[in-house]
Amino acid sequence: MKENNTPGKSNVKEVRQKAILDLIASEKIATQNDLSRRLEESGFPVTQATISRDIRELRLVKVAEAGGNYHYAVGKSEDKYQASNKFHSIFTASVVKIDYVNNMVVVTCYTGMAQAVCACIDSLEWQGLVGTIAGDDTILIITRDDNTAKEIATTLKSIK
Amino acid sequence: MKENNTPGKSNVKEVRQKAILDLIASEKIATQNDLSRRLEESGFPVTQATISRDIRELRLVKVAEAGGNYHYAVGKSEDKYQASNKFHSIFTASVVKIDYVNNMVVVTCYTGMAQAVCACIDSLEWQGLVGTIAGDDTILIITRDDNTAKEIATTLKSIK
DNA sequence: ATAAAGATGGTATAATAATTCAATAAAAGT
DNA sequence: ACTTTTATTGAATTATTATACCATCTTTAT
Repeated sequence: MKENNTPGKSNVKEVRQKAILDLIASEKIATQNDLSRRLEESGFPVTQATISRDIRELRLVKVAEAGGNYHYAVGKSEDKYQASNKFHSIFTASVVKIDYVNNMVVVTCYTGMAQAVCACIDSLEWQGLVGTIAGDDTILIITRDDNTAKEIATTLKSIK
Repeated sequence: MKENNTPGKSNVKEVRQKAILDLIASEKIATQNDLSRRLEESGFPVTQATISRDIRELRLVKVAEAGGNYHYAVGKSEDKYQASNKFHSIFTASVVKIDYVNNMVVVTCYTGMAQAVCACIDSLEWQGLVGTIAGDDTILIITRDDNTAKEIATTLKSIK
C-alpha cells in the first residue's frame, strides 16, 4: 500500500491534475497533445498516455462546440462535487460502519448524521445506484446488481 | 437548402438521433461501434462516421466511470425545456438523480424538495403512472409496466 | 425539366485517445 | 535490511474517433 498522505511529499500527480483543471478552465484545449504541450510549459512534462489516465480519473469530457471544434471540460457530476467539497470531512466524521448484502449497502452513522451523509453520497451520482433512503442513523443504498453493491461498499470503506 | 420541415416526411437523421439519446439513457454505450451495433438492431444501419457526426451535433460526451470503463452521456448544457415555466425551474433546481428499475422510477431530490417535485410530477397526469410516494428527498413512481417506467425516466432525464 | 445548391451519409484514412507492457520508485510488511 | 506490494509513468501499440472526399438525393430556382 502506498497511501501517499505524507504532508511533506510533493505528490506530483495530484498537483498536475490540479494544473489540468486550471488549464481547461482558462483556455480551450482541443486534444490531449495540446494539453501535453501546455502542461510542459507549466512545468509538467508528461506524455499523452498519462494525460489520458488523468482525464479518466478527473472524469473530464470532450465536448463539441458550434463550428465543429472540440474542447475538454469537467463533467456534470464533477461540478456538484466541487460545489459541496465537504464530502470527505462529513463522511469521515459521521460514518460508523459500512456493510453490504446482495444489492444493498447499509451505512451506519452517528445518530442524526445519516441525512447529511446520504446527501453527500447522492452528490456523487454513482452509476449503478438505483436509490438511497436515510433514517436517523442508517442509510440504505439500493444498487442495480450485487457486484455494484460490493464496489460501492469497498469504495466507501476506502474513504472512511 | 433542404430544411426538411415537410410534415409527412420521415426525417431519418432526427429520428436516429432521438434513438441515440434513448439508447445512451437506457444502457451504457462505451464506443461508437457499440452504438452502431445497437442502432442497427433498432433499425438504423449507420456507420461509425455518421455516429461521430451525430455525437458532435447532440453534444454528447464520453465519460469515465469507476472501474475504468467509459460511456456516452448528454453534456451539461443540453437543457431542452423552456426556463420560464414553474415545473422546469422547480424540477431542475431540486432534482439530483433519476433512475429506474422494473416498473419503478426513483427520483432523488435535494433534502426537503421531494414533496414539491412530486406535486409537479403528479400535475402532469401521466398515463401509465399508477402512483407516487415522496419522502424528504426521494420520490418513488410506480408505473403500470416496465416500459412506461423507462419512458418516464427518459423524459424526466431530458428535462433535467 | 434541368440546373444549382444544400444535406446526408459511406469509404477510406488521418488524427486522436486508450491500453499493454515494462521499468522504476516509494511504502509496507517481515 | 530485504522482500513484497502498490503506484506511477513512458514507449509502443492498439483501439477509437474525426474528417476529407466523393456519391447520391432533395429542394429550390430558372
